[in-house]
Amino acid sequence: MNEIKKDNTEEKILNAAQTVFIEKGMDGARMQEIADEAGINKALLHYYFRTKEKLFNAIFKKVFSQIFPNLMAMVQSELPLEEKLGAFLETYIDLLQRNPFLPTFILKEMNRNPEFLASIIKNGGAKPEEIFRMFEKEMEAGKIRKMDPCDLLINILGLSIFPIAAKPLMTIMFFDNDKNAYNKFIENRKTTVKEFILNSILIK
Amino acid sequence: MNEIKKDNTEEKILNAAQTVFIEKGMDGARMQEIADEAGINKALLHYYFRTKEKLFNAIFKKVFSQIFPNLMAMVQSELPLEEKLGAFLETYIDLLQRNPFLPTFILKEMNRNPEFLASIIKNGGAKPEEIFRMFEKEMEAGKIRKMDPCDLLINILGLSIFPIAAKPLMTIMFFDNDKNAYNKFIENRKTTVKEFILNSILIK
DNA sequence: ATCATTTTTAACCATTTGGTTAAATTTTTC
DNA sequence: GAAAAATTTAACCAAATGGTTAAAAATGAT
Repeated sequence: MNEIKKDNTEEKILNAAQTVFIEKGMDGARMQEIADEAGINKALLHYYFRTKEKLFNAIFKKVFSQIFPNLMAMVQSELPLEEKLGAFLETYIDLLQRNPFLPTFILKEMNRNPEFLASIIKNGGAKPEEIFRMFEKEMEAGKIRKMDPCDLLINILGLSIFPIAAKPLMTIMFFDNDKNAYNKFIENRKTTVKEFILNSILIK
Repeated sequence: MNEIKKDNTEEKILNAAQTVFIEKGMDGARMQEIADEAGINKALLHYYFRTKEKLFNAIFKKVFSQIFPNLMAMVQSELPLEEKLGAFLETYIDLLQRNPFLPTFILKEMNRNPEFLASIIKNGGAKPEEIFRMFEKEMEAGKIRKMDPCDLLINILGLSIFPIAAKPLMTIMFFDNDKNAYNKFIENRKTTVKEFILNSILIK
């Protein structure tokens, strides 16, 4: 058996499926389009992944497992809070900017099938309690204001994710369809969001 | 001609279509489901709105025109900034909580057809410059920190919208599937988000 | 060279779905 | 009550789409 070739084709399929599914969603994606994107034909696509649903589930799982670990590694580092936040925003906003369809994809599909989402999360190593405890330590140390750590986490995520998800609206409304201006805006947010958050929570 | 009945049926269709489209999106929605939801049959549905696309466009336009004016009215009031922000968050988060599928719907569909979105915005009376000028006045008056007013607006929207869009994920990850706990969390955000923002921007 | 595996080709099937049609029925209007 | 409009019924159509199949061709391993 040719494992190199097999892996190669499977990988090509997974990459193509990821591209198409993330952009079009489960309902909007077409198996033919995925096959085209992978440079193969539909028969071979079904030969590797029997059904659209199986393929989609594989992608959904893959995407999630790519995102969470990096996020957790950052939290567990021993950097001071300011730098931890800066590093997180830097890499996370960067990731989103390179994958602008990712937020909407996840938001849409988590609504379509919350049970499947739940099963992935339980199995994936996402530990929100760890993040909460980290925040709480900083509060007890008098470094940041006391607040619901869940609020704080959601605020950080919302400030990072929303402007990427709203890209088309923003580009039209605020930047007169100038994509460069939009990209520069997002680029700047790596620092302005950090300042915005720290101004709010830091105790001086 | 029976205008009362006509209006009534048309309204029933529009409401049904809004419900189904917002929950399932353009791709996921089925004309039969919309007809069922409206309590009529498919033939009559096509009799009022010839195609799915026409119906969808009507809904998309309707939804947008329902959201923006309220938002603008709040901005133009003469309240001091703190109260203006409080009132906005109160009514806006409330609106979103009652329509939890709205954020994902808009985010998804703005990606599917940005041109149509653009045409709606141009015709609808959304004037972001007015909001920006309001922020800039407060900055010049030394009331709030100097920052990009576009950043500030996006921050406010992101903090309001994201936790609603991420409802299924949050309910599972942070509240162990307890929907009441999630709702209480959102309810609280009407004040915690206000504090979070004011702490960041207000000059004391 | 041979055998197994992978890939292509291309036709095909069943289902779903948006949309139509035409006749019958009900409701409104006058 | 008659004409007009609204609504239902039910069958139908065409296109798109997920999925299958079987045979041929290409590729790789030994």
